[in-house]
Amino acid sequence: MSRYRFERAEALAFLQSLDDASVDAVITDAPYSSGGATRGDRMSNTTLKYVHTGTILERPEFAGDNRDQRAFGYWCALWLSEALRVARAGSPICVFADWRQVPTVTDAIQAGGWVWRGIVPWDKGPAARPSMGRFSSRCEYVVWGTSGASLDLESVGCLQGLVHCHQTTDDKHHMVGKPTPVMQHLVKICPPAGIVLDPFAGSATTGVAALLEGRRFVGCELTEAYYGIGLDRLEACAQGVSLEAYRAGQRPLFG
Amino acid sequence: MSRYRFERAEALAFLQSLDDASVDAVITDAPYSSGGATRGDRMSNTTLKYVHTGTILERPEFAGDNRDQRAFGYWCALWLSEALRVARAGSPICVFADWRQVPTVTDAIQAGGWVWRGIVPWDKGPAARPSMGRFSSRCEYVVWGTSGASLDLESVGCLQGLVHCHQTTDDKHHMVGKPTPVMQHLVKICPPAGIVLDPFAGSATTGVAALLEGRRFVGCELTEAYYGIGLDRLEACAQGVSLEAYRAGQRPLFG
DNA sequence: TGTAGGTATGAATCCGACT
DNA sequence: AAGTCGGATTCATACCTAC
Repeated sequence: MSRYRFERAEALAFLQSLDDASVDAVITDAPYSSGGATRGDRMSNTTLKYVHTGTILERPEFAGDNRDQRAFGYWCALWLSEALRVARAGSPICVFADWRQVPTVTDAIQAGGWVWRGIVPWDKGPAARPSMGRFSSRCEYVVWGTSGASLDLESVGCLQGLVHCHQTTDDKHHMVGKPTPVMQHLVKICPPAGIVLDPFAGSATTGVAALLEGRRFVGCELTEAYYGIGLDRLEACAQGVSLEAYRAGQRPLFG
Repeated sequence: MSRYRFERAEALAFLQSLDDASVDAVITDAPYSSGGATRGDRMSNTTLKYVHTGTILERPEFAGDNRDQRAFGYWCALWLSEALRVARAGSPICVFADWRQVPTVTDAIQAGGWVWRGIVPWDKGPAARPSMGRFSSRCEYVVWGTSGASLDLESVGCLQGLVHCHQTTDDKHHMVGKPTPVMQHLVKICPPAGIVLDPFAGSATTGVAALLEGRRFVGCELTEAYYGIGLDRLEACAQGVSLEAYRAGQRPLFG
């Protein structure tokens, strides 16, 4: 039996298709809808917004990154509340946010019925986005909580509330993808052999991390290109081979 | 002329006594009113609230740490709005918060008329308060912003948006005091030779850091015991001697 | 002065017992 | 019942003591 299940689907619809209390942790990186101050900025070509000037990395656009602040909060509360139903009582949840979205996400997570338990900064290192006369934005944040007040996490040790890891292009399969070591750290909050859910899986880094740490994975991704990359990465990981080796194996050797 | 001014006063009253546009930065650590889910926990003896059970740390209590969430936000907006008047246009502001108060402080800073510009985590190191099955609370947070939209910070270089510093016993003069190196880093956001304001000065670590970094200082503290400690530290720093040496000099050698 | 080993500590949180 | 109280728990590091 496969240790993962990955589908091409819209997040809310996918969540609705899952049974009550059928997963042990939710770990995800929902589209931030951050960046531009004006609606025009947010609606503009999303592909270019995230790439460093001068280096055009060809990555597919991704959907759902153009909501305003209020709509973003409302939409988060919607899927978070559906995720609560799907999660076993006592399950932990981790949601990424940049500094601008932290208050909205902490509100939304609570509006969705989860108990907010803290913030885990992800430190991207000193190189990240220096700018004159201000504090650099070198951190992103993981807002975390649990389903219900009582913790069911005795099986899990004490985890550090800060992750250091700078992003290498090597490990970057999605435009705003998170490094695998960061996800491996977060995944440890899920009880061993438990099921990790990621309804915004992208290139499935959460899933790869879950498999590497001995957890199982359930997730979905809407954008076709990312879904394809994610599927390859998951299968390569499940077979214990590199992505390149796996893909080479998929191609007919003698065309 | 003295490079600092430190008074025993209540914060809001002190702020009201200051002239418009008379300081160049606001850097402060207001009482969090956090820690404790119930009103009783928050209202309980502050001396015991923050220390390990069974060990009594001999430090004076401090005032104003018992507001509920809503009152805390309202009160912050009040003094923040008064601080905005006192700050020159373009001045930066830094306010400490623990994870629980971050959203309230980001709201309050904006309600007070400031432009919110980011979050700077202070990492206390891996030793901080572990507990089973959770991410440790090893960070506190500095919410920062500016007076008005246009930054007037060209005189200041690029500052790191994360501070690592473990609290040492030597450098801890207040029950919840911040390490001097942390404050030295923050104080650099103030233009050189500018005036740093701290209306919740406690043992005046902000002031000491300001002097060490070549800035001037204006502040107040309500609790008498901390006011006394702060005054000694500032004067010792201004004279370029250690706190112990300064205090020894104050005592008559032959009683 | 240096190293090794024991102890104390932390802006905490949980849970059962009690009012 | 909902709210409150108090004891027990967690571990990496700093600090202290002994050699």
